Amino acid sequence: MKEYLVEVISKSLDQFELEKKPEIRIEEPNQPEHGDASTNVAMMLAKPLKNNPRAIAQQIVDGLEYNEKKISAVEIAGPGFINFRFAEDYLFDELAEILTVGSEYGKTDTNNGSKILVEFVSANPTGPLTVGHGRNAVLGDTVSRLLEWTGAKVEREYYFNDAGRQMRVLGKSVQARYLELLGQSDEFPEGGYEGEYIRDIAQALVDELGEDLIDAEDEKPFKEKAEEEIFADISRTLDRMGIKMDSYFNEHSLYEDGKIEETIEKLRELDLAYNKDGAVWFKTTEFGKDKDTVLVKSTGEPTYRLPDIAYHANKLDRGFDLCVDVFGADHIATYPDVLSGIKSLGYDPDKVDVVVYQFVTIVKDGKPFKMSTRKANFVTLDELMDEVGADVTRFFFLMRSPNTHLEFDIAQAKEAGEKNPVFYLQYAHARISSILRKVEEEYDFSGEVDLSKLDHPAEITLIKTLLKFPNTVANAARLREPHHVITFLNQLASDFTSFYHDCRILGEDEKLAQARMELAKAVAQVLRNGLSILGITAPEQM
RNA sequence: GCGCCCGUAGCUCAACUGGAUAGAGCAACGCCCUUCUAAGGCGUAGGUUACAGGUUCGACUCCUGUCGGGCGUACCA
Repeated sequence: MKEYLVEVISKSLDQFELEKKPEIRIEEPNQPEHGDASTNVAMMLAKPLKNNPRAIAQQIVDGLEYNEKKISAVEIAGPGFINFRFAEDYLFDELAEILTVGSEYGKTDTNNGSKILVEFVSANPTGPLTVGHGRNAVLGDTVSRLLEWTGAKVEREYYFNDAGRQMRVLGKSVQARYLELLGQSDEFPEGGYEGEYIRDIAQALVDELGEDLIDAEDEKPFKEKAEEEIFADISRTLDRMGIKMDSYFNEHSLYEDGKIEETIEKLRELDLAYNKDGAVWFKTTEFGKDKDTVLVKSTGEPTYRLPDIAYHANKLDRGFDLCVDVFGADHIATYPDVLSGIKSLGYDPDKVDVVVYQFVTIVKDGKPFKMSTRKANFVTLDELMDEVGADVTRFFFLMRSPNTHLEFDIAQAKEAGEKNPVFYLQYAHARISSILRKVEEEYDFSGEVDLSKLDHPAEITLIKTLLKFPNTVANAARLREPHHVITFLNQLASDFTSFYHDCRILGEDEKLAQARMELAKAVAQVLRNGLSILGITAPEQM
């Protein structure tokens, strides 16, 4: 409909001699009195045409040629808005379309055929995923789903590094617990990982290998076991949340295939990297920073920026049209350097898109608390899901805009249980399912559906809301903000409930019942589609 | 000090990126279950959108400044 309106208005604008046509934007007014769609072009033209907006609006309206099966009325209002009202025939046609298209309804083709890599979670395997990782995981997965709904082929990737200092500390921690279990030693490394899961991993080693590792030279076998166990644990947790990674990318491979060296050599050739104080520096001052940045420490070990640049080059080499990175506000400072880096190397920085989300403040026992994996001071995602389930967990992370701070009150999430807003959506779906079951028993419909039987205000409102779904999804995908889908679904569920109270199906005459049943089916379908984008189940019964 | 994000109802947050009368959910109060699921509905109350200026037909949204919070600003990731 939007495209249609733009086309019609654009034609009418031909009557003016414009150097440049303004962008025609179609909006959905807040007030129903203002119609179903609205444009402000007349006001935009006031200045260039040196005329008052209402007069221009009148000229535009006079020049409009539109299909009355689609538009029933055009009005000029306020300072110069042009408001359109949709014809009922159009609404019914679109409603029928929802039922025809079914689970595909809401898909668009704005990213059709493009290959997109979404990198998220990317936590190093030092411990179980915590509630702190939850926002990243759920946001990344849902943005992936949204992109898929716009026609993209999405690959989900987990980037990690098992070669760093923290991983060695992890190995040593397991080693210490192992020796402790065998009564060999009760020393524990300073700054080691104190979590109970370390002991579990050590116990597994004892069960498998007995005392074979008592004389191990270093922490390597312990580190390897820990990595294996922890990754298995992480992927179980992700799986529980409905997240399936397509690939795991080990930072270490960038060293093995020489990409790190290659990157730094290229930057040197470009005169963007130089040696100083035993370290290798990246001339970030060339890109407007007030300081240069270290790429390789004087110890010979690269900082994370260098592999990050090499990694992004690698992604683009793999032929992705777009790489989306999901990370928390603490990484905000690094990505300009990465963009500068890949740009210098000849890649298009517009192909890298960063989704930054603000931190989750965990509130426990009424006050905020800081989590530390090392000190085993955390709430895991598994514990949270044990308490409230995967649906509520996903919903909690998605209901807010990514760039607002999210307060996650553990107690509230647990207590929320049945009162949680996610249940409102699921309940609406379950209720429709129940009604449909009853309708099937009571009626034996024959003949064609006559949707024009739907003329109650609650029915019309409901249809109009349904029709906003595709645009909502496209918008959410473009902005990488899943919460728009939730806002929409709340509206839909609310409009359905109004319909449910005002318009019965059972007991009405056959034609009306049939039409209403179709409407209810369409609502259930769109609820399912929306919930599936969010990765939340749509139960038939509750 | 500098950079990024944020400040909206008592609380947690929306507001289609500049549109018309700023909306939901909790919490509070008052009603509504012999009728398709009351995990629901209807109603009341709650706001100078942190503050002060500016831009324009029009500002929660953009600009400047102030105040407050978060995160960066490392040869940590």
